[in-house]
Amino acid sequence: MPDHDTEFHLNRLTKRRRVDIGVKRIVSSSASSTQTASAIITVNRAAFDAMNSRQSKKQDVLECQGAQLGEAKSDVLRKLLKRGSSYEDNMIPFSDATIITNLLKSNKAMRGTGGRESVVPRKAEPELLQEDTCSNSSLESAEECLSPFGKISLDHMGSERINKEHLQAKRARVENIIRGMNHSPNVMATSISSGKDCERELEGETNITAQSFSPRESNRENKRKQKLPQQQQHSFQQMVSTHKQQKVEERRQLKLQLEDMQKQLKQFQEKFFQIYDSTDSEADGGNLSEDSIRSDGMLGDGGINEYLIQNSVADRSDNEIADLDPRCFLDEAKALHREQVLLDGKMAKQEGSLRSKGLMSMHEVGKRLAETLKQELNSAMSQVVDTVVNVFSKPPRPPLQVFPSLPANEDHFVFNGNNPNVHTANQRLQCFGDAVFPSPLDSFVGVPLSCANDQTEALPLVVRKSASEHHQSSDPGAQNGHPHPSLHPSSLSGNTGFISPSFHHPFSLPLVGYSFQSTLGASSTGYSSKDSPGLMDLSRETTSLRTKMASSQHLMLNHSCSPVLPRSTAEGLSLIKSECGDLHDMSDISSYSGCTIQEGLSPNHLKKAKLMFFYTRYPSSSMLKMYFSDVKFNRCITSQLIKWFSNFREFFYIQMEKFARQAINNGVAAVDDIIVSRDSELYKVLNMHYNKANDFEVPERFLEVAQITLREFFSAIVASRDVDPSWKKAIYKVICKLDSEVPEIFKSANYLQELLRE
DNA sequence: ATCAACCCTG
DNA sequence: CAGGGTTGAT
Repeated sequence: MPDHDTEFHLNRLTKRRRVDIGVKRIVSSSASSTQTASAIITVNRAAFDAMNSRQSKKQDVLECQGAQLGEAKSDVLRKLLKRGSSYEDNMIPFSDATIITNLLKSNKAMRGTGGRESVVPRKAEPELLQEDTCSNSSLESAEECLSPFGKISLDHMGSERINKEHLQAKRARVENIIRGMNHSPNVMATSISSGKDCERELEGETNITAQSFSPRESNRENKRKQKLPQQQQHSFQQMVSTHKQQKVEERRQLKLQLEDMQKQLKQFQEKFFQIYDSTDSEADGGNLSEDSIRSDGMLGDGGINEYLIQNSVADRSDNEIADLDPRCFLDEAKALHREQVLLDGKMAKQEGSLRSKGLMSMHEVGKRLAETLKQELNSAMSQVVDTVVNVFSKPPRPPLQVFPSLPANEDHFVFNGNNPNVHTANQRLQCFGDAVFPSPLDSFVGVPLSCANDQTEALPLVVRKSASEHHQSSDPGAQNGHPHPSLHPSSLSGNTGFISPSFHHPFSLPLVGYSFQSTLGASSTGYSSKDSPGLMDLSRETTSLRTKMASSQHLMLNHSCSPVLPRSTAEGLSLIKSECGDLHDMSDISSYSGCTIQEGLSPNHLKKAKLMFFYTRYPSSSMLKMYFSDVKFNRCITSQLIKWFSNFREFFYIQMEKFARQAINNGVAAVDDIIVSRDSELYKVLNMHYNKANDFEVPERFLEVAQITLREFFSAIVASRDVDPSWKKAIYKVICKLDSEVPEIFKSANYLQELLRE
């Protein structure tokens, strides 16, 4: 509504023509603000629900206010007004003021209390009186109401302007009236207490509007009331500053409200746990029934309560866990787990007792409580773990110092088995999340991961090129912190499962890959905490991650095949590919889902692509799909294949340029002297690259293409066209037209098997 | 903004 | 061969 005011006054003179358009917009905005108000009150109400029943009266007050704000304003009051439709349409932008005005008038009429004129601001303009006359005479439309002005033959614009001014003045007056009513002892009593008042108010609908204003709102209105009657004399800046003040005040009030709610929630939680302790110890269950009463009330609005509980847990975790010493985190986690187990036991007990008493509704309540508790504990757990992760990612403290008393196995709990409830990051990485943990990898349980060195070497998921260049003293925490949340495989599977000794297994897999990779590729992990503040942003560079995961998968497979560690990443990868490439065709390995290479593209596919390059240098993606029909295509696969061919071309053209220059250096003068045959060195190089095993007869056409390309390069270099940085592009343009049909046999899924059998 | 291609690097 | 950066086309 302040927005409305501002906008209204800002645009009053300049936007007249858009009134019709603006109507809906303003209506919607006011509706949304009403929704916000009622939402706040609903939350507030839920908070009170969560408290004991003694506070139900407050709740009623709030409920009344919520209802008043949400519905009474818009619906009930409108019904009271009995306006004609055209009038309503005109009034919609100013519905609040207008409705209130009209309501107050009718209210006054019903009460028979006069003296409104005394409340009207002294600056009331003649229009006000005019308007009052109109309204009181129950005229059906604004047009009719304004007809007295129309007698002065106003055009449409003029009438609109008057209408606005008129409404403005009316609004100001109404707010003064409201203020006056708020100052009356009756309203004060209403605002500070009791359900009775509220009920009484509900009986008399006409009272609702005035009293539906909370003290906060009345404060706001008080501030405004003095300005609005004179607003036409105020400058725009005053308007803005007033608006800001209102906002600030509003914010402050909301903050206070929120704090209050948080306090209440904490109280509620304490009571909640107390209740469970007492129910556990008490045999007669008298307390239990009381609990159930509370619980019924509490769970009456289950969704909101759950939300609140989760929030409260988050708050508690933020406040408390942040202050804990890191070495306490594990204890905290254990305690939480014990708590949960205990509570589960209690739930079971309670269920039994409930059954014995035939209180099935309480049984259901218990179930819901159990669910809520589980949620709460899970979230608390995640908070603990997140904090642990954060702690580790900040100070360069060796893990073994953090948990000096713990055996290495338990470090795994911290680093690996941490959080069964981390979903957010996981969901973002669903693309390869389930591809990360293939089943047949039990052999990795025993790999030397558990030692601190490996953990220190573990790389974050996004291994940047610069990592090897920085050579900073590696921060052990940073790497440890990163992969965890994203790589958790089976989150939420169980409430107690995350303590089991096997939990570290799935988590360790990606770590293995990255630690290997870092060992192989870069001597230094080189990740400063600045590079990786807190929890990483895992959402980006998913393609890179996928590829990294693929690489680590290779490494892991290699590791499972043989314990020999390659000396470099490239060597390792190629070795693994040659050794274990066939594994990719096995069903269990190819169960990778998502976008990894393994999902569809095997080394054999690469081989096939290379052979296809003999026929086509620029395959279209549709062609690729046709010829790799055994691959489930997605964006990643397609781009991967395209990248393959791009790399093929790259090599091809590099060789061409090299041999062309070589020919020039060798004194070849004429283009016609350049001939590519199967004896040519160029051919051998190309064949070695694309047909390494020499198990495919290079088509003659490829020789022609190579020769043409070589000649193109030759003549270009001879003509010194290579001074142009993009001189190769012309050549590419020629070569791309030389693609020929790929034999149908390449479309066969197991073409290579057939080929190699021959 | 997105994609493909190129270019360069490792 | 993959990744990153750049460029040009859409």
